[in-house]
Amino acid sequence: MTVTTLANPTPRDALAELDAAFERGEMISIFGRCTVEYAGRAASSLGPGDRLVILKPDGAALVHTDEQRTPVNWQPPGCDHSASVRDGRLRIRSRRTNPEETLDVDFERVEQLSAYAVTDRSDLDLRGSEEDLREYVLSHPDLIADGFEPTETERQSAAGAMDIFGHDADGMPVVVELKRRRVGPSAVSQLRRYVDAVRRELGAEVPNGAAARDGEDGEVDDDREVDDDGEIDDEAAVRGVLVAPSVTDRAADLLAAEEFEFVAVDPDA
Amino acid sequence: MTVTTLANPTPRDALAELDAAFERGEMISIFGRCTVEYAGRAASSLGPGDRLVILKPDGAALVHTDEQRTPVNWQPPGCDHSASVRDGRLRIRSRRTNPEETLDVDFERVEQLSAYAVTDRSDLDLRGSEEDLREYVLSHPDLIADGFEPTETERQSAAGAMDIFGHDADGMPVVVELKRRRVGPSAVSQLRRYVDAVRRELGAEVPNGAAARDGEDGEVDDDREVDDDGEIDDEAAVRGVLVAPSVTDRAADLLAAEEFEFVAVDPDA
DNA sequence: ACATCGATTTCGGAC
DNA sequence: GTCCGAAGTCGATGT
Repeated sequence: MTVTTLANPTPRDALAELDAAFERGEMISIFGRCTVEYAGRAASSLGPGDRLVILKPDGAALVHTDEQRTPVNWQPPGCDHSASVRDGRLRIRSRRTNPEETLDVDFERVEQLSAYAVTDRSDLDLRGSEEDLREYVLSHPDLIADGFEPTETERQSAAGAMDIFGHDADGMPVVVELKRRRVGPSAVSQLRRYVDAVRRELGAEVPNGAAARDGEDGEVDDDREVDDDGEIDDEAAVRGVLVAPSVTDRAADLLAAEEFEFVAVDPDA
Repeated sequence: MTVTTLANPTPRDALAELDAAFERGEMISIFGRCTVEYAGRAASSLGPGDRLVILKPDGAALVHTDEQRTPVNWQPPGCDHSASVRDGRLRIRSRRTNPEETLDVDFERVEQLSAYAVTDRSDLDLRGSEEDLREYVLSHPDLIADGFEPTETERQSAAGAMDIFGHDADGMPVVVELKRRRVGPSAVSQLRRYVDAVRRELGAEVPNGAAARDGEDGEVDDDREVDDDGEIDDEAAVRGVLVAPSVTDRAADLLAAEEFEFVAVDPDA
């Protein structure tokens, strides 16, 4: 038997079965009328109602109502589940530390309790991630710019790692940010952060070509480059390219303001 | 009876009960050995294994293994669930449009099928959100700066709405970004985006004080302000303040580079 | 319907 | 362990 089920158990019987199921490392579901209290990174209270509670052997806990994909309350994996009977009611407590968080479910009535012996060796095979997009772009570098030569993925900067870094046909540095779906303002901000960091790196070099070889986390000269004719050239020679299926209007405005480029990619490609 | 349960039902019996439960608008759980195929914004395949499938009357579907808080596969609310028997096996299909997405669960064996009649009128009461933090900061404006006067929340700009906008004791504009937890580089980028937008707005005004009353989406003069002594003043007079419990090292570096300020707030306050 | 942004985000990978 | 960013993110709100 891989499923054990109790219908309308007494709190005491439910407790006994729960403890046995914990011991066997099984997945558990409990349906009944309950209240829920949570305290941790935030805090919440949920009044009485019928919910389906799921306890996983890895320490995850889910409280599901009849609506939404997201549980109304939960606890992530790594928690300790325990059950007790208080005032003649079944209580389930799920607790963890770092951060300290507690979830309490108090059952006014348990309609059903089931324990499942689960065996699952299969891994999910997912296609269409950003990594797939990166492979596609790397195998078609001309999409980014004519003669674009990618030299690094996850290139580090003071602002974090950029998706693709390389140089265009003129040897100009190019920072590429990839998004698997339509992008808004935050993607433009992210690209700007990386481009700024690369510009600061390059701007730290003496204009005549002698490089200032500072450590990566060292203080960076905040001076802006000045052209021979004295004009301010505050956009150092680094291109920023956003690659995504499409952009929102606001993101397009921000891209234009930054003089970044946008390359549309078919999400299915 | 608020719970109907079938143990080891035949595919045909499971189908009959499923259709009846759909009709009654009940929440359903099915435990058994199954494979899962998904196609939509991305695509995935999951080989055979024991999983707990939950179908909600609002159209949400969840496929849970014995690990993780997040379902291995799912469908958001608004989908149409249907069941059928194919090759002597129970199949559940959950489908939606915009975007077009399909989830198929094929059961090699159904160990248990339950239908729950749910009544839940309670709403979750959650404390500790960013909105709570905003109220706290607005009632203690001196936290931001001595004599800070907030004038707007959700003030609009070309880059989006900022959390709090106001002026300091010297009448200098202040943009405040709130985060309920420790922040990384992206929060600094977000703040910068808003500060830049406000600077562009103010930079569009003639320095002598006569305002250029352009439409909000109108073209903005990209010139930078120049001090009386001719020095380049590329950081227009707008302060950026990040309010959070703490910041990462990298975020602190970026804040310093932008000359933004950081105000630590106790998450419990 | 779309855009924007918070979330007890969760999750994985790198350091 | 922390940091960082992706996610089929989800979900709420405003337009």
